[in-house]
Order: sequence, then C-alpha cells, then structure tokens
Amino acid sequence: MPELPEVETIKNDLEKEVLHKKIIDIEVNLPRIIKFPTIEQFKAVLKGKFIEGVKRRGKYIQCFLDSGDCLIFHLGMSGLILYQKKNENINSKIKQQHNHLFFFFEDGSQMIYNDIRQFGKIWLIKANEELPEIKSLGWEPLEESFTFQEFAGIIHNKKGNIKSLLMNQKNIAGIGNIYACEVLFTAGIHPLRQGNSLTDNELRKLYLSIRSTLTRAVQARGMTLEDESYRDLMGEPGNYKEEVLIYGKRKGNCPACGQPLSVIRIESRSTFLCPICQKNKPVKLKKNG
DNA sequence: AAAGTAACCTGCCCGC
DNA sequence: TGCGGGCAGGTTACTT
Repeated sequence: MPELPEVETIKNDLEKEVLHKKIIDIEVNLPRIIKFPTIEQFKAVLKGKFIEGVKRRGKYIQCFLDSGDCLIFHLGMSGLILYQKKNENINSKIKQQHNHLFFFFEDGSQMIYNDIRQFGKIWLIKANEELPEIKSLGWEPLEESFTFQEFAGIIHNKKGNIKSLLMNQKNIAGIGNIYACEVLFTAGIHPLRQGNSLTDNELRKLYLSIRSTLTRAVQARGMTLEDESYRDLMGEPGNYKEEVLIYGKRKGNCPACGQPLSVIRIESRSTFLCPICQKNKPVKLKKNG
C-alpha cells in the first residue's frame, strides 16, 4: 500500500496529533506484528513514555520517546495508523476486526495499528541504534542532497531494468509499484530499459519526474485507489487518485496520445505503460540473429 | 549481477 | 449461489 507520499502524510499527521502525549497502556491483539522485543518488554518499555518526535525514512516511520527509545513502523501492503480522539469514532469504513494494536494516551485518545493483510512490522529499539533494514536504505528522493549527479551515479552503470532499479529500496527509498509506473510514464521511458542504456537526457527527465511526482503526491496527501485501502491518520482517503496518470487504468487510454494503455508483469508486479509514449523498449537479440 | 518464484496474510472480483 | 483462481500499494529468502 503505502509508498513515500502516503507514509510522509501519516508522519506529518502524527506530528500534529500525538507529539508530547503520554502512553498509559498498550493492547496487543496480534503479537506476530511486533518483531522486537518480546510483547512483555514492548509493553513495559512503552508504558508511561511520551512521544517527543516523529520521522520518516523511506517507508518507515520512527517515533522517538522521551526515554531514548524508538518505536518503528513499517506498514507493509495494508497497514494503517489511526488516531481516535476521546469519545470519537474513526471512519466507519475501516474494519475494526483488523485493529491489531492499541496505544492509549493519557488524554483518553488512542493510536491504533490496523492491518488487513498483516504484512506490517513494528519494532521498539534504542534511538541510538539503527535497524539493519533502515541502515541499508538508499537515497531519500526528496532531499536536497539527492542531486541529479547522485541519481545518475546509481543508475547509469546498472544492468537491471529501470523499474526494478527504482523500486529497489537500496538505491532510492520510498518508491513502490504505483510511483515507479507513474514516474517512468512521465519521463517517457519503457520500464524494461536497462539502467545503463539510459541517455543523459532520459536520466534527467526521470530525475525531474521523480521529484515532481512525489512532491505532488505528498501535497495531495497520497493515493487511495478504488478499494479505498489507504487512509491517513484520521481515516480519510488521499487525493492523488485525481492526478494519477496511468496506474490502475487497465482499460484506460494514454492521457498523452489517447491510445490504449498496456499492462505487463515485471517481477510479478503489474506494470502500467503506454506502448506508444514509452515505446523505446529494449530489443531482444535472437541467438545467431 | 540479475531475474524469477514462493512465502508471509485477508479480501475482493471475475468467470465458470 | 458457490467455488477456485488471480490479483492487491511490500519485503525477504532462495533458486536459476
């Protein structure tokens, strides 16, 4: 589900709602979600602590506590973090049976971890330690230090297809299936092109497309598809669906040339493209040609 | 190095 | 109406 824009939206919402709140109790209904430490330690450490900072790194959310501990979320495919004020109910479209974890605050409000497919993960570690998963992440695509030179440097010498390179979190952190499709369409590049086959001009278009697409999607508070699975902290959908160009449009036409879009599979993920506007597909040479 | 597959889960949609 | 297959925003492990 959530890629950089969705996770960034939740992080921003958390900063607004849960900062300086004291956790007084925790309820765990699905222990499997918590990867470290044990459930008992998890509860014992969190009880009585204040959330004093929230950050995002790639698709991970880090909540820093006053005790020097750090609560980390990865939302997997369908994870939601929801906030419910005292005596208020969240959006009724969200199914309560998938509420797996409750954090009760002193003021009567609560933070809920909800996850239909249960692929999400939660850790509680010391803030001065780093999760190996986070340590190995690549560039933050919206940071100023991520320049065109840096982007070209990680792509231009790699043989793999450009879509997989973009989705590999060790190269760039936060791009998933939706935004990989969108960004390649905007840049007019076929998803199966090899990284080392891209011209300087193509790399430039792709770099600008990554920056502008992700920025717009953050401004729109992320993308909620027809199934309405992604929600922000208040249970509300994101608005990027209004702006999405090709992702999910199985019977749609290209917004640029009007021809039918096509869907291929790359690493068993549906990949949307316009065969006309992204026609520079690599030529497969026959043996003994 | 790169590409493919399966695994972890639940729910929904489609075709028969 | 019911059932099976395929698919869904992610990541990892393992195999070719």
